[in-house]
Amino acid sequence: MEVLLMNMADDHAVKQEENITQEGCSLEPSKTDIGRKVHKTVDLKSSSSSSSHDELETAKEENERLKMMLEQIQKNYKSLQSRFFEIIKQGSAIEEGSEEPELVSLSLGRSSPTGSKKDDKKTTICSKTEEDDHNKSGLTLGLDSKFQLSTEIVSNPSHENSSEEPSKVQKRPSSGVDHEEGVEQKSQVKRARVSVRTRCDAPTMYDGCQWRKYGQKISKGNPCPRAYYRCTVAPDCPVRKQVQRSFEDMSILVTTYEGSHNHPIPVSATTMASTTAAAASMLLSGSSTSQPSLSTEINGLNFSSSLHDNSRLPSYPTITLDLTGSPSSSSSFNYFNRFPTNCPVTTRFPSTNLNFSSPLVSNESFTQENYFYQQSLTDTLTKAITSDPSFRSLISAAISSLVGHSSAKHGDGTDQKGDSFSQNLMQAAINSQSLNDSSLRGSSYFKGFESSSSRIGSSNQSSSLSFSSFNAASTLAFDNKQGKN
DNA sequence: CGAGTTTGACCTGCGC
DNA sequence: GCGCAGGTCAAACTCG
Repeated sequence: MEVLLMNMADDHAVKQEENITQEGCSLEPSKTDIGRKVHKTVDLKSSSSSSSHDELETAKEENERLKMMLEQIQKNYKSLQSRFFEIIKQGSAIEEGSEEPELVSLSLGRSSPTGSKKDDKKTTICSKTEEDDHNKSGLTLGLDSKFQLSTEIVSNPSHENSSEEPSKVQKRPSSGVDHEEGVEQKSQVKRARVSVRTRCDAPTMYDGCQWRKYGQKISKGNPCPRAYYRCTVAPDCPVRKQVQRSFEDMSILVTTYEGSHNHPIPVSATTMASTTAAAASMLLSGSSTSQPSLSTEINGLNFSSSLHDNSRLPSYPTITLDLTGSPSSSSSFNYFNRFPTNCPVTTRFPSTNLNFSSPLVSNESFTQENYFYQQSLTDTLTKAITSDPSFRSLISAAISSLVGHSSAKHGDGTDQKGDSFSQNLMQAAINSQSLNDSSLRGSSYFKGFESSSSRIGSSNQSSSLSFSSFNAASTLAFDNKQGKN
């Protein structure tokens, strides 16, 4: 949140003085800039032999002016901050009156305690304190809520013994004595998978985590072997992934994630984890509402799900994130990836297909039409965010990575529009969050943003508008171990 | 020598 | 109950 407020303060400063906007999204842009100029003055003083008295006077005046601007910015920042907390307070007050039925929880990288419905409130409080710890360590992107996310449940320490190995849960079903209530629902939730389709020539997609291959199978209907990987970052990490090339298009790699990391995850893996977790939450919320199918098109953002009645396949809910680009927009820029494709999505069970392709947004020069398109998109997204909690979760995860990118882009002054877009989206998320979520969740939510953006913000990535940063990760050097294959 | 990969055997769930 | 297919195990193997 602080990042956002600083951005807003920064925008305000732009109107006052253009000189001060060089640092963009950095936490203390104006101060940094001023500090640099103060330094400049000191240098001028020390090298008095080469600098004239007039220059010294000019620099002093400039310093005075900058100091005043800094004060003004701090003033604006504080006023905006107080306004924000006021809004959050109002939102929580509204929520106390009417309890939100569907709340999205996204706790990544670390586990958070989950309990029965009775303990929901306690759980939320606990996760707040844990969230603080997580944020201190800078390893967690947290989106809090009561909605039980699959990955969160799997990573729950209290359930660790029983759900550590999803496959073993399947192999040795509970005797029915313990946790009988809700076991069925939980098992389905635990088995929720997120399948990611990417166009990749490498054996596996780089996602920031360390994986160990433990098996390989040739599945029916696809000559390409399916490889099974375990996360090796922590010895008892329950996360597994399956990697298989698409039979229709060998260049497409289908990576299916299952479970959630019960350990701090690398920064480069945070975005993938958040994206898959958010997608899983969307899937699960969709399935929980017994919706047979979902199809949403939001100005080119296609969010669709469908039920595939393949009785032969295991009944695991799977959400598919098609990061290869949709058939209808094969030449378009993809939010998640820049690789086009024409491949259909193969799914299992109740599967959800998220296509983040946009036919209009490109990483080319930004036209005014595109700007208006983004404004329109923002409006539509705002409506979608406020009306659909699961979609809100998904967007939240996406924005968190987007903010990280845009903050990095400010350094060279490029992609200002993309940043404004992200701010608009963020603002939409804020509005919906402040209205629908408690202040508790809102705070941890934005702490997640803060930690995420502050960490990613230091990097300098491409100038394109990306909905996720893990595509940047995929372009980085390939995982050493996987590269050996 | 330790970590990771390969690969055949085994287990489990599901449909017939 | 049988067969099929997905998923996992673990010994053997490879590599740095």
